[in-house]
Amino acid sequence: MMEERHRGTPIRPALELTDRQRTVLRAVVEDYVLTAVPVGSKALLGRYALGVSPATVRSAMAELESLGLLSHPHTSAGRVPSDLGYRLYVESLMREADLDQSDRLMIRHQFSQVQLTSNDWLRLAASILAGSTRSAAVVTPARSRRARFGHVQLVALADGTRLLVLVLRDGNVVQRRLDQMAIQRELPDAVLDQTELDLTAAALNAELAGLSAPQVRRRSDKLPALAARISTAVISLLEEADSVVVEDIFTDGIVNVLEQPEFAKGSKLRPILEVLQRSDFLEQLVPVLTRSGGVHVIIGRENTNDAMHEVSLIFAPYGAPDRALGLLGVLGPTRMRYPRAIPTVRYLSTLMNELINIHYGETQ
Amino acid sequence: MMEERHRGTPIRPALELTDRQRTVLRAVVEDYVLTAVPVGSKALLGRYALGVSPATVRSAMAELESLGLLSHPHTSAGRVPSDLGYRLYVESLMREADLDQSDRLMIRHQFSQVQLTSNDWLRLAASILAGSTRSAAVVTPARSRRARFGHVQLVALADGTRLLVLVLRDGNVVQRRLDQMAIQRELPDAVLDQTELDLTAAALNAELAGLSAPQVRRRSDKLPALAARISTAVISLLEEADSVVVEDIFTDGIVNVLEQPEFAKGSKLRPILEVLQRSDFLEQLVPVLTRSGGVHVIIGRENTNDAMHEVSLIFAPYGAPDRALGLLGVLGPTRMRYPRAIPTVRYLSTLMNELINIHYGETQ
DNA sequence: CGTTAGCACTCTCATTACGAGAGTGCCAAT
DNA sequence: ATTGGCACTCTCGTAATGAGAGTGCTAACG
Repeated sequence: MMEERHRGTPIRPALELTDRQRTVLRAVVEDYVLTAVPVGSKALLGRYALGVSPATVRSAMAELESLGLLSHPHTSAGRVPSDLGYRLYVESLMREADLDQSDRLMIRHQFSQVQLTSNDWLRLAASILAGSTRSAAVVTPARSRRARFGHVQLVALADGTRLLVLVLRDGNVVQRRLDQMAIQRELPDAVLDQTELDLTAAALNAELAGLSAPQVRRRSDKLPALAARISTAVISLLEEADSVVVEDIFTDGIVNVLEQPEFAKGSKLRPILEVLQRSDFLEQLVPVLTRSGGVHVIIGRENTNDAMHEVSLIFAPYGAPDRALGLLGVLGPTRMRYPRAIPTVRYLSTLMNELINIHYGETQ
Repeated sequence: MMEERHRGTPIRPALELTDRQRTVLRAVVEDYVLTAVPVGSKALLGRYALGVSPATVRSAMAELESLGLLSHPHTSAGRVPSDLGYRLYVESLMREADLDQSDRLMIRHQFSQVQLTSNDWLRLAASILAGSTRSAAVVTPARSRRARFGHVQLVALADGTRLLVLVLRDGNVVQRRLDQMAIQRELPDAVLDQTELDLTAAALNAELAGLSAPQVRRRSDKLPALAARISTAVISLLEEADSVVVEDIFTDGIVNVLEQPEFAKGSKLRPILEVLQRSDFLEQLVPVLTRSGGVHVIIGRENTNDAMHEVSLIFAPYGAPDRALGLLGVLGPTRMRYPRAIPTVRYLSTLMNELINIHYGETQ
């Protein structure tokens, strides 16, 4: 069961390790994660009293290395876990516990503390993730894969402009000012007072409920002239919502990554920072959105993105597959505290789930 | 005139420099900005044919150093401009030109290119600033110093929830779902259908136009029960808008700073990154919002914030003082290309001004 | 047969030494 | 006032050196 929980790329060879090999691998990973120093046989025994001699550990290490689970920075330096070693560790060696009750309470408390808008939730989630895991955190807003028309309202403002408020079916609200001059030009007869606006909104609501951008486009010729004109704005808003797969991402704790010795010199950090700002790297995670969910771990070179060959991602979706879905998770060096990060990400994803359900109600 | 344009902290002593000193200082600044290497007398002559001998340059440099305009990293290394040296350069030595016509066109083109929402403008502005100056760019949304009630609309959505849409007088739109359960609890008689919502909205609009959060709070007891209840949501939205002085900031090009040799090792970058994410550093610029405007330059230790003692800020406000105001600018090492950055920031601020006026109209 | 002790070997890393290079400051000459 | 000359200083890169840590292998051991 625990072995099945964290699958990323399915590169898991059917490795049969002896108990000793497993123990040594676990010790090496945990020691290296802690110290960031390649770990040698003697140093290992100093910290882990395994009840065997250094020579025995050495031979176990040599075996693990030939299996591709450990590697040598150079001859005669300690061992370092390979990506595969980390994967094995994550999948079957790690002693993973759920988050402490106290941690959970503290996190929940922070969310309850403030009267928050949904953007603030995301910011807070990122901040908590970053702080709790000492890694960089990324949170994307919950969005439908495909934006659908929910409900529209046209409002004549006091200052004379006209506002289109579109509530998407996933509950997000977007709005845009109408370009009155253009409308007047194209439809000289249009009145655009609140009465006509209400009529137009009613027509749009009756015709477009539940439709996606292309569907609205097809339907729009059947609408009355003004409604048809305004539907172009609706289409543009829907398309915008579609295009924004992972646009507004909230990051926090980049500094934490900077602190890690492997990224101490800026040039190492550079590509990551670049990728993090452009957010392309989340694309490889989009399949997660469609699948069942749960925590996903991507380690080092398992990343499709070249810039991320030295970092691990731990991500989970939140929301509901048929409704709005978002992504949250952390990014850090492959030498990451997986047993801490994974439960944290998992807990935050269930928490955000709850929040979203309370906030948006259970409606479909 | 040009001397008057960029004032930050008014630390300008009445320095009378000879022509030669001015020429040498300018050459040192420009060479150092270009090469990042402390510049010596001989090296300077190699690049700037000043028509004098190295010894003469040396004595001029020694004079400039005793005036506090240059400094020595150590005995027998080249000279480096001090913060004061940069300031003098910026205020009276720099040959500043407006941005090239071609640059201006290119920037304008990018803005006209896309159908943009206002957030996208900010993102684009940050990206252009960062790219054009090779520094980190920061852009904040235009906000009123004090949020004022403009116009409210209450909408009953198809899914049964009730939405409060508040248009601020500065033209920004915010919205929030109403907590129906709480309302029903407090006001069991309330009906909350669209008719009643419209009435309530009308009452609110009549009573609250132009008011700030505390004013609304004082006025709310005079409102009908439901309107009064809903005015608490209005207050909370207004207060939120007030509190968010510089919350949603858009940054871009942090990577550019990373590339500068002075920040090559991450530890140098760390405090800056930290400060940049928390955006406190903009607070020292808030006075700019009240004053007349124009480009402001803050160099090195002129920064109130300790973390920024090695960086310069070049910022300008945009918008109109009586309406929404935003900040935009760049952040880089004190060794910055001021003659490039300043016109770029200036141009972008006027451009954003235009955009905001077109977008929000000329209404008050 | 698995485990262990011993040992020769390798590779890194910090320290030290040293010379080249660049730059300064000063002084005397122009 | 400017300049050429010169002694002096400081950094930086390179090379040499030795300590330390770790490995792999082999032979002995229970």
